[in-house]
Amino acid sequence: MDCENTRLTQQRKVVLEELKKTTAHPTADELYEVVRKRLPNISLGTVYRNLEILSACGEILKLDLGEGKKRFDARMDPHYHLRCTQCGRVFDIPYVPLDKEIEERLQGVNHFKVTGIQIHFDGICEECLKKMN
Amino acid sequence: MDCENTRLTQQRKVVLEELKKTTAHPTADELYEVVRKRLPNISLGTVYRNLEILSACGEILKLDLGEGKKRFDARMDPHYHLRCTQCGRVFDIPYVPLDKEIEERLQGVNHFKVTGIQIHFDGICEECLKKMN
DNA sequence: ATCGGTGCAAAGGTTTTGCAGGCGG
DNA sequence: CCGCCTGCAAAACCTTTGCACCGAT
Repeated sequence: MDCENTRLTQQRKVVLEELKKTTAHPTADELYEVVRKRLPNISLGTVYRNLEILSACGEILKLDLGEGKKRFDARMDPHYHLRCTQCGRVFDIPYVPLDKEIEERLQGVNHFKVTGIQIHFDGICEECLKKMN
Repeated sequence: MDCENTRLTQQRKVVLEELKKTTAHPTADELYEVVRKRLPNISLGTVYRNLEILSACGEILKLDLGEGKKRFDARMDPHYHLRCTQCGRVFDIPYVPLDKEIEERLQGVNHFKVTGIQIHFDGICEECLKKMN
């Protein structure tokens, strides 16, 4: 997509700002509720369109953790995600260079050109672990 | 879920049989079209219900490769999946024991109890590579 | 005979899109 | 001003579900 001819509208600005403020990995709808406090007339469609453009242009991450809905993340340094199977929240996991290792292991595997590796984790967060005692 | 009290209906039998015949990792709808040739009156809802039960009971795999729809796989030995970003088809990748390695690397990472690791690959299949020359 | 399963159709949840008007560069 | 962007609402998609009947055990 053409990322040069994009305009910095108020809506896009606020969507990006609010996403940068949180580490909760919100869905489009969750972010919409937050953005609406600053821009009461913004529409959900506009939030979707901006999130699509921002992720296509490499300014944010679009996450699919198999929940049937996408999440978004403005943190762009390498890291993984863990989804707590108890409370459903998504947490950041420090990066360990698994990708290089995996690529090495996959060298010469069949006739595919591997261009991307998707990894995420399921688990139980600290808070939920405590509640289970 | 209760996997003891399940009945082997014609519908469930044919859904499982047809899934076992293919390596195409069909979606529910794609499998519905195939099954319909043998059971013309089966409904899409029944296909969904049976795929859900079969995967919950560990007889098949439910795959989410971030396409906005689920795929299903009757192959139950350890292996990975690669989705061709050109043609959209999903291929099997031979298993290399990445999981153990990853678990080791994640030992003591924070305060999470990691219970599952989801990995899949994006890439370009042999056929599409040829077409690109 | 029981009770899990089925077909049908409607509804649910997420995301996309057509359109006319609005505003950023 | 040009043309990207917006709000609104409808529609597109995938999946689930309520209901009355059916059929596997």
